[in-house]
Amino acid sequence: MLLVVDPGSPAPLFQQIADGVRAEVIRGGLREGSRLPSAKELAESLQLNLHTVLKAYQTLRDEGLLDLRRGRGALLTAQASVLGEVAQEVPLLVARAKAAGIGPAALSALIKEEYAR
Amino acid sequence: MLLVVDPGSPAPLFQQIADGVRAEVIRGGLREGSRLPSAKELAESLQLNLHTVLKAYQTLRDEGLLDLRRGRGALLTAQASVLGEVAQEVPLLVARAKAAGIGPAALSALIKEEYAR
DNA sequence: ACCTATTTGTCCGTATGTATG
DNA sequence: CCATACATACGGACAAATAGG
Repeated sequence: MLLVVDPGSPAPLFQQIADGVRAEVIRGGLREGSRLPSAKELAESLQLNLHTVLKAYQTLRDEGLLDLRRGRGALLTAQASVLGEVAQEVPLLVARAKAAGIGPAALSALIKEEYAR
Repeated sequence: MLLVVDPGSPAPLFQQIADGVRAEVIRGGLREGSRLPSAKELAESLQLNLHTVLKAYQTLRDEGLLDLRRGRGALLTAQASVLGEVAQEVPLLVARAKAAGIGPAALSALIKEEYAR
């Protein structure tokens, strides 16, 4: 799996990892049941601390994309499989919003409201 | 605020803290805008590590109950205010479920399914 | 049934960064 | 400018669950 982090980026390292995994899921490189490298392995290959990778994994777990189990590792969930499908609809919506002069914050607010109701 | 943790309990310390705050919210002792003690303060008074308290606070933030801001502290959100109201409806539902022979796992599954759809 | 290695979970400690007041 | 307080990252240690021999 292609995963790189930029220590100079303003984005937190753990978030860069989570973003990378999410992107890979959307790209189709990771499906339900796919297994991520162990946190220790990934930490070593990225030259990061174990905890930083664990936090990234736990973030993805909180999003419902990862199933973490001691001794077993990190497996992508069924929800991860459909993330890609949902993601395909995003560009069209964003394009329309932009064309209508709706900014990212406003669109996010709309989405947030829709979730709330 | 009354908050105690039991190091001998199987429940993680950070979760005990989060549970305690949630209980205090439901009890009515904490409302929207209420300010929790700083993580450092609480950690010292409970004789725990700063990170343990921070993790508890971040858990509550993820639940939408807490608003964490650097330099400002931890403030209860509007959502915290309504948690108490929702919580009042729980005992009745649980009582009915128990009377009907429905176990906790089954009821949780029903709730989970309802959220999913 | 037992043991061992693996892997995540939690907790502690320390340091530094960054936004707030 | 300074103190406060959360955010991130690193490090180490031990526990608990899992898998495999």
